[in-house]
Amino acid sequence: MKEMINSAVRKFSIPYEKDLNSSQFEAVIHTKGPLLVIAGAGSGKTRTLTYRVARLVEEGISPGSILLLTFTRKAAQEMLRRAAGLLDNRCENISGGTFHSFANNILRKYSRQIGLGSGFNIIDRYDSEALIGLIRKEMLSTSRQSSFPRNHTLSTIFSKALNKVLTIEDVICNDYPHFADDLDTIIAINKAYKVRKTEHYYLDYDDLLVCFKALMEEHPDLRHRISSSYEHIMVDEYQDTNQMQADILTLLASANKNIMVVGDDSQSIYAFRGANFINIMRFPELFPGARTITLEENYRSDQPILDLTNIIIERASEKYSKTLFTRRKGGVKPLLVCTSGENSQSKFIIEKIRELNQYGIPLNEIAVLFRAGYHSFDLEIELTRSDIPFKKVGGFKFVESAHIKDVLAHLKVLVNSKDRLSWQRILLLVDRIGRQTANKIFDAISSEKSGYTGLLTAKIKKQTSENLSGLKDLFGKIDSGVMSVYEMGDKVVDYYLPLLREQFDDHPKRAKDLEHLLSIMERYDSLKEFLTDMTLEPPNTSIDDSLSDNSGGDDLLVLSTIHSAKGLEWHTVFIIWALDGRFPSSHSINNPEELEEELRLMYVAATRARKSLYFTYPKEVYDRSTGMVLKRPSRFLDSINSGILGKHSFGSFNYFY
DNA sequence: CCAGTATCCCTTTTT
DNA sequence: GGGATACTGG
Repeated sequence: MKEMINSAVRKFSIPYEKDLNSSQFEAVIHTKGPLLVIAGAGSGKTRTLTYRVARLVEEGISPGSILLLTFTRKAAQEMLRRAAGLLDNRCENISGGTFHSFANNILRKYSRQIGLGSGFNIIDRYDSEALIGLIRKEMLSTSRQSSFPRNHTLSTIFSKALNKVLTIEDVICNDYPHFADDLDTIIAINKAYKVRKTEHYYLDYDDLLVCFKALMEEHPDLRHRISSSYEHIMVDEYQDTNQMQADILTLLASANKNIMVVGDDSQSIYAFRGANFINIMRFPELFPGARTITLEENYRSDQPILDLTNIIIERASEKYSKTLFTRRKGGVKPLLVCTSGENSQSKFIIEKIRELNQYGIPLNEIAVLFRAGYHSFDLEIELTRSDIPFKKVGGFKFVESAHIKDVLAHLKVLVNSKDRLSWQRILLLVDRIGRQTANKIFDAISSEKSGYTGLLTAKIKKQTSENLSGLKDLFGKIDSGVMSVYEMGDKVVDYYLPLLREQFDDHPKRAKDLEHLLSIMERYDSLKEFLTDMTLEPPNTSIDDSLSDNSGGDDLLVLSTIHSAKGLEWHTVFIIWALDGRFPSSHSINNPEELEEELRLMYVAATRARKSLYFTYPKEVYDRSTGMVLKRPSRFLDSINSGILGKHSFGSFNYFY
């Protein structure tokens, strides 16, 4: 009661109205009922969210009852850090994370009520594919194996069906009509996959969402308890949520209806994993009475950059149209540069970076963006040669490399001694053990109540058994004491290093990665938590920046996939491989929807730049997969007149050697 | 039954 | 240019 009177007359400590423009301010003070914010690129979306968090806390809302769902944990942390700086550290206590990590937390909390028993283990895409592979092999005759969709494809189909809340039949008809004949078998494999997961207490990424939704749908009491414990819900990057996530949000907001979603339909770039920007269009239907606010003033880029990006996105047939503008005047025209080859593309970047450096632009204010991880290989070599330090974000991940997965497998069985996929991986590393023997040993292990005694009792050849002695020693050592997460990791790495040297030519580099892994482990008290994080929130750089900051400072050039660059900005941005067939990728050019996603991706990339923007493409490249010679610049840029987009060339164009 | 060799496939983006 | 699968020899 006292609280209510207070809030009516409270003077806020933050000058919201002064710090924000009128649309942002409106979004911040609209704290009752559903709210949709359409936030153009660089329109101060993060600022708005940050101020809104502070505002809610100032209004007296308990931080724990504010839920902030973001795309990455890093984004959530950053926002809370900024809000704390704005107000005070109460803001640090706000609940938040990704949909998946939030689902994980809730499911752990209520695992017993929903029949998940003592717990579950999260499997990543690779484990999931491996499990599907086992089933696929069992169910298909050898002759049928080759014509049947691969593990990876099956996994994609299953995942799409779940995330879009469709049947497998729907997905096959829409996206994979050429597999229509195999439909029955595919469905059977999917069934078996589900059974297998349940048997092993495995949850894959999708299951986290599915189970979370089921929990709330099937247990009204829990739904009520959960949804009423979050008075306010905020969702960032709403354009990249899928149907499943939208359903979950509806359930989560069922008690209070104080839900704010922020997004930009023009920046929807995750349709390939089921995201549907229609969610953003439907929000007002889903939440009647929703207020819609559009943020159109851009605070990031100079006008010449916006002139170009507005033209790029104009071609999209999206529905919420908006035109970004800035009050800033001046600036330089973006440039499209044709280079004589891939290597001269890299050379051009390096020359420009040196130039920018001389003008006083630090390396960390420059980014090179690309469509796919491998597009930067040549550049990485040249940068190393030129002594330009960089960090790469996106593309192949640290935890996805074979040696890291090997070590993690040894740790996973410590938490779940019946983890079949991990055992398979561990055992196959041992000399003279193949699939059959591995299965035999696993059967022995899984028939034991607990622990690894199966390693000793399995009936296998004497020689093979001797090869296992190192592994037995390892688990003997680890099992015996009360060890820290780090110590366990250390023992595993000790055991693994000889195998690493045998297996990989580049073992010194990989050994360094293992060191790095150990240093991450140092931060954890619980092995289970460590493993969950490695699956749900893995470090996505090859060199963890939060740790290696001490060495050489953090003035590093950024190389990043466009997907990983979302939400970030730099003084100067280079977009390489702006070559038709690479960007847009030749995979997408026959599908209007996919092509449009590529267009949005180009838009996202270009809107990262504040002051200068370069697109580069090699003049002529032979594309193996299509057998075509790629020589046109990206169709998204091709026809733009040179008053908006300047044209240059770089390198020597010798046609005769 | 394992391990080494041949062959075919595909080749984006990520929780 | 690599990874997964299929085949063959030991």
